[in-house]
Amino acid sequence: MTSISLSEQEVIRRNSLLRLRELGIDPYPAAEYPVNCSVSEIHSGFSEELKNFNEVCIAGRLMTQRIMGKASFAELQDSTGRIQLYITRDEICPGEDKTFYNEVFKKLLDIGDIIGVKGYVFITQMGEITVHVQELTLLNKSLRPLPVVKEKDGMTFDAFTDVEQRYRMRYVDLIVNPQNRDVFVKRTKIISTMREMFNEYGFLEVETPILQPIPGGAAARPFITHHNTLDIPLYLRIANELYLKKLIVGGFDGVYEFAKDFRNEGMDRTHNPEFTVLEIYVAFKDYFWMMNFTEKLVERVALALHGSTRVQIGEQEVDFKAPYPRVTMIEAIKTHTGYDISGMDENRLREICDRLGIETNPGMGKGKLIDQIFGEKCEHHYIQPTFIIDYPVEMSPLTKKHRSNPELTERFELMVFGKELANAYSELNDPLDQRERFEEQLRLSEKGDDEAMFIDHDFLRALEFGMPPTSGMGIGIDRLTMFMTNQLSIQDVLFFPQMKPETGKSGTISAADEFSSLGIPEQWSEVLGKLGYSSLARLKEVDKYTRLHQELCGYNKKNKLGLTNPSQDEVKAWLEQLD
RNA sequence: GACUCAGUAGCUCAGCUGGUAGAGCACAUCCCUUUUAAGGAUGGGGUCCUGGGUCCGAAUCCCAGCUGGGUCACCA
Repeated sequence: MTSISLSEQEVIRRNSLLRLRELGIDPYPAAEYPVNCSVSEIHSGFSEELKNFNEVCIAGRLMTQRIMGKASFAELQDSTGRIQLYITRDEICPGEDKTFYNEVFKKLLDIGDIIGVKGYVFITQMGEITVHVQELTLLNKSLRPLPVVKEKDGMTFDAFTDVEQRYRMRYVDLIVNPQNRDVFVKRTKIISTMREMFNEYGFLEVETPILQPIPGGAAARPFITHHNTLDIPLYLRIANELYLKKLIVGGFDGVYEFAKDFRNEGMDRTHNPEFTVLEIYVAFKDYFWMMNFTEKLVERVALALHGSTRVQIGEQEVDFKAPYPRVTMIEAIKTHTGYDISGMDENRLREICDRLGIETNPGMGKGKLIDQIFGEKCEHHYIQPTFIIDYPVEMSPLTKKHRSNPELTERFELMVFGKELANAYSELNDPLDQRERFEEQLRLSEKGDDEAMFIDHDFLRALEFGMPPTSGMGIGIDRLTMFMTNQLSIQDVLFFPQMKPETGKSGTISAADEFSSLGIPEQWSEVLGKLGYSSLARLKEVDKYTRLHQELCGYNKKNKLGLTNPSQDEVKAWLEQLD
């Protein structure tokens, strides 16, 4: 049964598994295990005087074993924490037969196995709260060795830190790096706090299509797929904005959705191809109302997570206490560049960009140029939460024009730590204006702007039926989580960040797979890999099958694999198949 | 996409002015038997990411590739 591609430790664990079965112990029992409390409940509730917790039943992963003679210590980790176990031979083996302690517990159990124990809680001479085990049940045999991380006085030893492995095997990361679990618990808390507030306001949580015939609502490259029955292309949504507004047209006063969006663009520390956005639309409100709402929301999230509005992000302390300053985009640019760009045309703006040393290209319109100046010269200054308001009309095709200046729109972005956290508008509900804006987008895209939006005719039709004045807002949940948990990489707030697929450890594995697909038995395919035949081509270079036969048998003998040697004819047949 | 750093035992890492592959933890065997990151002794375990080159000889030097990190660009 043993495969030579397994490490020594894996082989030992598989052998332990067989031995457990021999002893009549099911390593993967089906029955429910009746846990009656958690590790953290014991830690917080145990009192030596009360002698409570005298019949606990807990389950979790075995994380350390300190084996001595008749008595041993171990640590068990459940979802709430770790606790020490005290195990004595005669207590878990009351009769004559001490096999369960001497062999099963001491030898056949390993770090990483999932066990359940029953017993009572006491405090050891060293002062540690410990479960005195009276009964131990194996619930799952672990076949791969876990990295062993140790800790003492806040110092961590041999931590499992390789980021690639942590992301690819998040399960291992979560087991051995409990501090990383906390980020994900907080992420869920952020979402539930927001949902709680939306529901208090009476807004309706909804779901809208992820597969869309037109990827609208934002400007980004979509993922494309195909529906076989309808025989049409479908896109994974890049936003859900237009669908939510259609629901406002339909008569709902407030709708929101925590949505996964997908964008087929570059990946870096702050971008993952799929990401989560909260979008909310509220009828009869404007962007001023939405600013008040947003700052209350963000403040509430900070309080729910930290009990304080002050949050450490990198080197900075950010205070999420509402209200936040409101700065128009034109003011912001004036403050940080000295230029007042109000009323400037495209050429003047391009001139300013040149003077500021900002690169431009001819495809950039007025809006894009202003956006560029803001992004280069202003954005990074806004560490504390700040609303930047009144964006130029060219860069906001779904936003209502400003009530007192037709060059601008009623739009705000919430900047935190020099980055955009939220984006909101007084929604454009004039169907004719909306149609013109879409057509302007079309012209931009013809001019070479590949970010310009697609036109959604059904959305225009909906607006023609009439949408009440509405304000909408979107928050990047991944980014919010990064801020609230002080993580600098989006990969650290996603359980399973997108990675290039693993291609096997090396050519050997795939070569072995190729060999075995040709009918060479799996074990011998692996031996061939070990012998350096890393591809079919290499194997084809073998001129004498007798020599290959000898190599194989020699390897088997030398490494004590215990395989049955193939006959010379078999080896000859393998090679003949290659031709 | 460009530049840059890294890839060695299950994990963390050393070795890198080329000369037989190392440590700690983990694992195995034995001793000890109420310990606390680690009790003691002994031992097993490696395609040094892959492929090519230089060389008598490459983990080490050179080239190409793969994967990951960082910076920038693109992108909200």
